[in-house]
Amino acid sequence: MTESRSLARLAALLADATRAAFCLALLDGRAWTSGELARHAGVAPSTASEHVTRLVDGGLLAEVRQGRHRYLRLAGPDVAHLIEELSGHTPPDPAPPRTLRSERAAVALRRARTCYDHLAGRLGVAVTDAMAGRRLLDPDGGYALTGAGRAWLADLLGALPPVKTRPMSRTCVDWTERRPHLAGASGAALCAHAFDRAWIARIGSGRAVKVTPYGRQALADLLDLDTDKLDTDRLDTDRLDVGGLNTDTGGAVSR
Amino acid sequence: MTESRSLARLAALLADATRAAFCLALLDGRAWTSGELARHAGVAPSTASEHVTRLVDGGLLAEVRQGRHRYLRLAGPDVAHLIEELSGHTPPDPAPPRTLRSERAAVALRRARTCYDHLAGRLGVAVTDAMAGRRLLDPDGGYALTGAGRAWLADLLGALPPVKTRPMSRTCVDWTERRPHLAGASGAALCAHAFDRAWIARIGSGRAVKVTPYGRQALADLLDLDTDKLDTDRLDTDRLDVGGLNTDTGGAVSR
DNA sequence: TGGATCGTTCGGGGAACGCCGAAAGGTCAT
DNA sequence: ATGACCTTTCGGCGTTCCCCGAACGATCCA
Repeated sequence: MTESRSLARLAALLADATRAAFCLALLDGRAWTSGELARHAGVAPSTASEHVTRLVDGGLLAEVRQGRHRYLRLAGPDVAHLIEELSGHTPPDPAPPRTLRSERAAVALRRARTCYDHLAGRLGVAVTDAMAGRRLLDPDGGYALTGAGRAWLADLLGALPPVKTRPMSRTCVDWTERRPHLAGASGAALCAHAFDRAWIARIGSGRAVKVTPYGRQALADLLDLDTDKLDTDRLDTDRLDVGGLNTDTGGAVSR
Repeated sequence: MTESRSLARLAALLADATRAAFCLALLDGRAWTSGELARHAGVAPSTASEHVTRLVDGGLLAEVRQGRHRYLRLAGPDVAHLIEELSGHTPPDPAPPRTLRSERAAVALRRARTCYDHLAGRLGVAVTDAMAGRRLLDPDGGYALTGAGRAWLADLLGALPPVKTRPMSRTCVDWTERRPHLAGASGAALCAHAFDRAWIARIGSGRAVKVTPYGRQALADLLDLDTDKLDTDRLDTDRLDVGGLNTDTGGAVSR
């Protein structure tokens, strides 16, 4: 009974569309200011301030005050995992994007993005599949690193990432693909490495990333991964998503 | 924005203490009637009826109507996983049990219980640790089944459990122990096997289970597991839980 | 057929919640 | 110091939500 109260309290933090929008935005792993969150969600700064305070008090967000700014980030990987998990259980999005702007943004997000600290979208899934195909991950065992995978990762990074509280590798079923991709400490290390080496770079201010020419070559060398195929895949699943409706406009706008 | 709406809608289903109590009760994996849930949560039948309808509509619960009864169960393992995940992020319970009755119940729950379809509590953790110690699970790899683990399980059950949508093995950080234990298809199969062979049996009508003499022997033979030690462990962690306060009453009551 | 049990629907009361605008506190740059 | 900017507090409005009791429909048993 006291148990159900605390569960309800936690869920209530995410049970509001504005707070949920905050958390989803913060899934990019970076720190946003209170005002940025307000504009992003389309509410008054005063409203955002109250929401942010509740999320911090509830332990979901961590804050850093700097001058007149209040920087907010997710409290940790476990919170990010929680949000992802909940998003994964959400019914598929029925509303097609309205404007050309939002359509382009949605396409970029589906193709490649970060999911807190690891890769997601078609790129994340493709990397995970390629690693599984080379026996670096074990698809039957929750996509855990195999012995070969550990060696491969240590060779790539110089050392295996340290494991404190979070698992070394974990799957994250993502929001657009509905397929598992690599998360956990190894997923985060791999993503950080890709940013360091400029294999990937952020597009604008959101979660979307693009593969650089460097990255295209590196991923081909490392995993036989053809990143150009990310577009082909998109067309296939688009066809599935809309169930045969208006494939024309969808295809035309996305060009 | 439409994305945050659906996340909020899902979270709102669990953002009420009564609905949360329903879901936690249903974590025992069995079907409860609407009236049972009402009594369990201490609300009027009419109130429970509305809550149940919302949970079913939201996809969290599945219903089977039989005569004048309405049987409710969690919609699937993924929903159970979600509830467990949320419970795991709940702050530790500060309220000690009041009555002797509830104290005894809490002790039994901590010792051994089911968590939807797999084992949890000290027993679940002990089995998982024993399997990891014998290299049947890989602690560094998200507690995935190793090759030896697959063979061991296939030998025990006659065949490996079929894997459709859920992962073969997965960890579930549980509510009292805060430590991982085996879940997923293999965890469910192992638990079902233990019930079939009468290694374990339910205590009363809740989630608590006890180890039978059969089970005591079988677990010792299979995994060198000394189920009598579950009590010793309990005392140790009790001491940690209460932080040095009233260890006397805690120890005395639990005898 | 009558009575008991289980569930649902409906109306209403009370509380909690989310939102805003106005006003004010800090902080930074000129 | 002055003005621009970011954030917070407060009062108030409207909505939603949770709960109950009463009445009703359905089912099972005697």
